[in-house]
Amino acid sequence: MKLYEKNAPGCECEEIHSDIIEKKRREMPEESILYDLSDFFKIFGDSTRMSILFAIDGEPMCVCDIAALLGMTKSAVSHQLKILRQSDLITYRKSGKNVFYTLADDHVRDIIEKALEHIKE
Amino acid sequence: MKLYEKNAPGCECEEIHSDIIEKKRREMPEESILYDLSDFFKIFGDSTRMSILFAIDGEPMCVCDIAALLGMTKSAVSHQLKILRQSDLITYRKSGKNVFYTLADDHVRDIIEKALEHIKE
DNA sequence: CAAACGGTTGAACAAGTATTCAACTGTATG
DNA sequence: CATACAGTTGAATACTTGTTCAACCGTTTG
Repeated sequence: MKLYEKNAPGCECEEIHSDIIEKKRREMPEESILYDLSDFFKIFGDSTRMSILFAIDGEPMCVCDIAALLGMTKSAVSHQLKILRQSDLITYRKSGKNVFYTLADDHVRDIIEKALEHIKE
Repeated sequence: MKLYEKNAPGCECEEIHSDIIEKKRREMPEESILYDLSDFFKIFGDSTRMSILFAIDGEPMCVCDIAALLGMTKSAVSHQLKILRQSDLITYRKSGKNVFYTLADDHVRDIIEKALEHIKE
């Protein structure tokens, strides 16, 4: 199904300012970019994942310690770590029985920093 | 319930590296900041809201036109606009029967721009 | 002033998602 | 080599959240 088309299915109302809509239709980004963007932000939109990101910033932490710090089960933490791994936001290093996680790069810090600026207004 | 405390409820495992945990305990931001941050990102974590943000960037649009552009009902769009309004990400101006929405400030653009950089890697 | 229309709202429903639980893998250790 | 422990995983559950539906408000216009 294509987005932005005239008389798109699901819309019950008529265009009021057709000139504006035509202009916007040309300016809108590709549909896939909108999905990629919102999927990316979705990762940060959970307080557990946000806590984990702050926890493993700087010095790496193993799963059990993260769980102890946040007061959660290892299982719950591990599930969220998997999501963060799949998004390439974190990396890990195995050491004996432990797995140490840390941030993948500075990009994550940058984005959270920008968000903090907005919140503190 | 306080986060980060020793032997927090819900955690079934012992601390392994107590020194690291203690250090992190001091460095972690306040609990409320973690919630504010994740709530903020949650707003961007939906493709409908992301589409709306792109649509009303630059030239303001009325609800009906947004609905026509995105192929959605006015109701669905209005519900999402309410969420964006409550987060102070957008502003509106009434004009007769129409309500024109647009971005509140450049902050939104900045954050989306940063995210786009990360995605395009 | 009544009908039409843009927009909002609350409740109901449907879809998505985080946590729990139990079972399992792999590494260390007695 | 058997036990203990760190970590992962899949299914079930509970919670959150986006869309639909119907009713409503306010402005315009015939």
